[in-house]
Amino acid sequence: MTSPHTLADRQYDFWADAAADAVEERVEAGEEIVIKGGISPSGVPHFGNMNELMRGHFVAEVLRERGHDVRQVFTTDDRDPLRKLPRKLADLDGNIVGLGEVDASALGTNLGRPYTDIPDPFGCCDSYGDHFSEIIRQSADLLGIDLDIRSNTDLYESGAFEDVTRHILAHADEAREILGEYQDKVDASYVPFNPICAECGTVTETVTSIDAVAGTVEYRCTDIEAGGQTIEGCGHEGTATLREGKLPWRFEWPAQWQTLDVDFEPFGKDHAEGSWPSGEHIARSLLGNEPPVPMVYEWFTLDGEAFSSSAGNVVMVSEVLELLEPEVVRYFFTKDPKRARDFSIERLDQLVDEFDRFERLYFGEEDGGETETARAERAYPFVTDPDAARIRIPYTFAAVLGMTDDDELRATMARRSGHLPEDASDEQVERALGRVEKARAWAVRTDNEYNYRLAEELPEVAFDDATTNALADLADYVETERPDGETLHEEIFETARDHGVEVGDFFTAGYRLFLDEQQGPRLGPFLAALDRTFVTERLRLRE
RNA sequence: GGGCCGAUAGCUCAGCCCGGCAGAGCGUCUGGCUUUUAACCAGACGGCCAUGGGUUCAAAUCCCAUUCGGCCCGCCA
Repeated sequence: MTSPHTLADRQYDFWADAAADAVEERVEAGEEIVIKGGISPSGVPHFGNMNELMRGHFVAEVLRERGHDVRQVFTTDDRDPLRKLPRKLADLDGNIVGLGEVDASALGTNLGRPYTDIPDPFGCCDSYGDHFSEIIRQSADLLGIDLDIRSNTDLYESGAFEDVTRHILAHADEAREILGEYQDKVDASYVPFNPICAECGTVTETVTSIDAVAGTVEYRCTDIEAGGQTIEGCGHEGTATLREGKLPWRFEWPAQWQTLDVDFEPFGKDHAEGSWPSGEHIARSLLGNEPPVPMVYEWFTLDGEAFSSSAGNVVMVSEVLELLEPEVVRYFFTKDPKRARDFSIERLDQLVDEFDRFERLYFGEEDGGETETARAERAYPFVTDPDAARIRIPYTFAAVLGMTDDDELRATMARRSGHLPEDASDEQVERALGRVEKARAWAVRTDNEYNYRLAEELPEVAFDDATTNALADLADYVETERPDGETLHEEIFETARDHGVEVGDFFTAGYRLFLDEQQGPRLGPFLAALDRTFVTERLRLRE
């Protein structure tokens, strides 16, 4: 069999080049290349699911750069039956809501039915499946991925899967034999087709006879096991066409490859030792079709815990993009797919710093090792359009700027701190400050040490006389001298010493006064950037 | 039980294909900038490369075994 693990074993600056090489070996010159991914819209599509899009996306982009015509297809496996109620759902605006906030009982009565046959619990889309497929589409848009999204249900209903389904059923014995090599429980009664009961709508499992020529099966709606519980069948006996049911996953996947002419498909490690080997075998032996170039990716964890739609440990792309610029998110996916990674919300600053360095390496603004420089030079253009004029404010400092909502004040503080050149254009400034809202959202979400605000009102303070007098002197100095940040910073030290106040205590007094915190940004430049009257009034402890 | 993938500095990760001085960033510490403050500069500390064997002049790298973590071996996807 073709090992889906081998791609990253060869040395490339960017893993997508290895995958692209393998795809080029497979395809005829000039033919359109199809790259696919797919997930079941069973619940909240989370950040970890984005592997299924992003990995294929980078391979597609590399192949396009090499002059190929590439289409990225994404199947929403929406004919799969609902097996278990997820603990959390999400509306189209990116809000995650608990199961209790929607009509859970209306969902519970639909266990066993295809996602596209279940009403949307939010009432905004045609079905449960369409709802979550829509969120996948939104996520792709947010990440700048051009996707041709195909509904599995549509592929069945339109007849697109009919030929391959008929072929599989006409060779049911062979299908059974192949699958039996991979699964123990395949017995003589196994039929690789699950009709949808015409009476209760459940995806059933008991087929009593096949007429491949006519394209129908006879079935009896029996109980099915799902999610550790039993979904009762209604006992109905009927006839279903090949458009009124679905193939079991292990056949459905190769059926998608054949029908959609798939050349490359990335998939999670759960498929690597299960459905990939059987799918490859089915494609070659049963369908006479060359399976796509495979690539396994490792799963991400979220702050150290497994992503889980059903358990509700999720973060959606839309949420992540409130915290990070899209290029940073895309950068995250340029890393080696083989390695399990933690997506740490707590330490997003680290990821952004890493991205900023990656970017500087590309522009030759920083010296790095041979390997990392080569990777940056190769991969960066696939992350974002290179713009040598961009200015990046360090993420944690951007979080500091989030203490105020005043854009002018933010820009002033950034200039005084040296993070914005004086001659930066308005557009450069605006783009640089775009990071502030993200970093601020991060500080608030994690409630870390950057989560502080400019104290609009005078905080409750009690200073000794020396400190009070020193603050008053400082106010006079600011009023009469109008110092710049550095000068003021020096004066703070001078003033503290003149009044016999410990320098550290005096700084703490300043942070208490303006931020209601024990510490904060460099005080001189910070105060110099604020409104002068506001500063002097506050230093004089006036309300 | 059988199979697959992973493990490198406190943290995040390169390096492994094709053996040749143990690396980067961040953090920490020290010093400097007239100055403890989420600024800057310089430097230092930090490693049984999961463990044990083997091959080799030489092993993080190749081979074998083991440990730990994840996954697969469902008429689930």
